[in-house]
Amino acid sequence: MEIFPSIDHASRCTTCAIRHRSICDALSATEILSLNRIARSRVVPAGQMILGEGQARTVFANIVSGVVKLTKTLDDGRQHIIGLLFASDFLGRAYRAENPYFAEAATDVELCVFPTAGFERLLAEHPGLEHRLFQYTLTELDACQEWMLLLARKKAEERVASFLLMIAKRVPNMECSRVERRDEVHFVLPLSRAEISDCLGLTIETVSRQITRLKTRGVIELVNYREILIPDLARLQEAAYDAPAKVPLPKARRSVPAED
Amino acid sequence: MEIFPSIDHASRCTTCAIRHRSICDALSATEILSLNRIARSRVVPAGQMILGEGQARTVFANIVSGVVKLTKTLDDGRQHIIGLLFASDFLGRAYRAENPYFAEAATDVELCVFPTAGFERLLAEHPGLEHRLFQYTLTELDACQEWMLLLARKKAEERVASFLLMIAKRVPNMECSRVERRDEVHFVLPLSRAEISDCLGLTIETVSRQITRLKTRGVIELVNYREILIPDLARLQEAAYDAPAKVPLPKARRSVPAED
DNA sequence: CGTATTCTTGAGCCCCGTCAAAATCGGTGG
DNA sequence: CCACCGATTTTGACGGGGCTCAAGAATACG
Repeated sequence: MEIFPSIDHASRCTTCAIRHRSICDALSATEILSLNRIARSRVVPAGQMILGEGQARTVFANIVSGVVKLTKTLDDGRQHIIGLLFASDFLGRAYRAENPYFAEAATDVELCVFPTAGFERLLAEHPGLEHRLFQYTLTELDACQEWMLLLARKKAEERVASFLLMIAKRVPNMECSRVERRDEVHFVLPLSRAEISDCLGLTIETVSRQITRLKTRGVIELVNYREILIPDLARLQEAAYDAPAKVPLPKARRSVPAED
Repeated sequence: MEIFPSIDHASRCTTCAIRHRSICDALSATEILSLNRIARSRVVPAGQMILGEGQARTVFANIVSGVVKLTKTLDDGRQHIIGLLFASDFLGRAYRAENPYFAEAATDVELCVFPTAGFERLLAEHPGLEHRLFQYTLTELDACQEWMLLLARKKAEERVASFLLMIAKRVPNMECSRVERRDEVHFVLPLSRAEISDCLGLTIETVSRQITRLKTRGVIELVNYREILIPDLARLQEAAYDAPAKVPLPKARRSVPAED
């Protein structure tokens, strides 16, 4: 694992694109300086492994740009993407002897890498940093539990719509997309169909069919395989069955078949 | 929400059954005393709601005994149990304005309850407590991500076996079960079939059929609907597809790159 | 322009969901 | 102790959503 020498301690953080969205946000000027001193920039090409499942932790990192996928695999090859990391997200499981997942660059990725020992020392010395990481972990847990509901109970079309919605919300922060009109979103998918199916617990073919279905119904438009235009976010949200949970329902515990 | 007056500050924690497994474990004698001062015991009968989804947080608590289920629900009634809490587990999402889930007693439950404001003050004053809670949250996240793989990729029988395995590992800490011989486990299910199906993303009928199947194959024995005997944990583990790599089957579609 | 990869589309099937009914359990009262 | 009743669980029959297998189109790449 090659580490590039850091070049400019003084300015790197001040010009950092994710400075105020990452875990660094909560740090004071002096804390930032400490962190900066051990940080190294690193660029990882799409498809390359960053961390191996079960291997000893080698590194922590902020995602500066690009998308990282975290996967878990069953022995027979069945696998699942348990999480996606976007710009400003944090990679690495503090306080664990080994990684519980496999981390791989889904697109070309820029990382701000912190060596294990140094980062954990900082964590111990600066309570503010640990607190921020705790906050971030809670957000991760929220997202994970939300996704469980999708995997357990949503239909294929709802899953695909939910996925596109999630991407639409997170990717526009990057340069490859922009909001062009209110409620109209345009972005480039960071994942292949195979990877999407591994996010959703479906097969490639089902994902493809559901995307076609959404296209046919006019909920989305495909510029090309990877590029998607969403004319009306509300309609996609509807297809995702993402409506906010209302008041506790009347004891209807068994699934009620969806109407319309 | 009725709060019982605390009776014996001095002795409660020293006689607490979960004293050394809960988040209290990491606390010093003086910290324990502070926590103890605001703690209240509370007993919740099976089926009663403890925390409402989306409602303002009212309370944090240690589970002293019993099982608590955490559920999320879609508007049309589809629901999922995103987590189970057993003795020594912690209930409540610190730093969040509202609860992201419903918490309900699955069995009769004994809680050690901490009022919101008091607990958060302690959290701020005693870094050790926050650190411990962070550790606990990381464990929760691990479990959640593991469960996602189950929901996304395991077959019905594997799911049910995995569930029984999980219960077998956690429930024996309670008085309602005991290890009788090496690899033989006997326990009482804390959940109904309906609740199990909501854990696994299946239907009641499928859960029932798979349990029957496991029984027919001799992997488990049913004393009655709720009471289960596992003659050989290894066989159940096998059925759960929880085992370490045997024969990596024909290169799956997207294989894990890079084994070093 | 040719080849490899990715994506789409089609046909058939199977696992699991749905609907329905029977069996078992737990509790209650005679 | 037993009869009865509601709730839970099991079992059966059947259908459909999504998986599998297999081409065929579109795209990327040299």
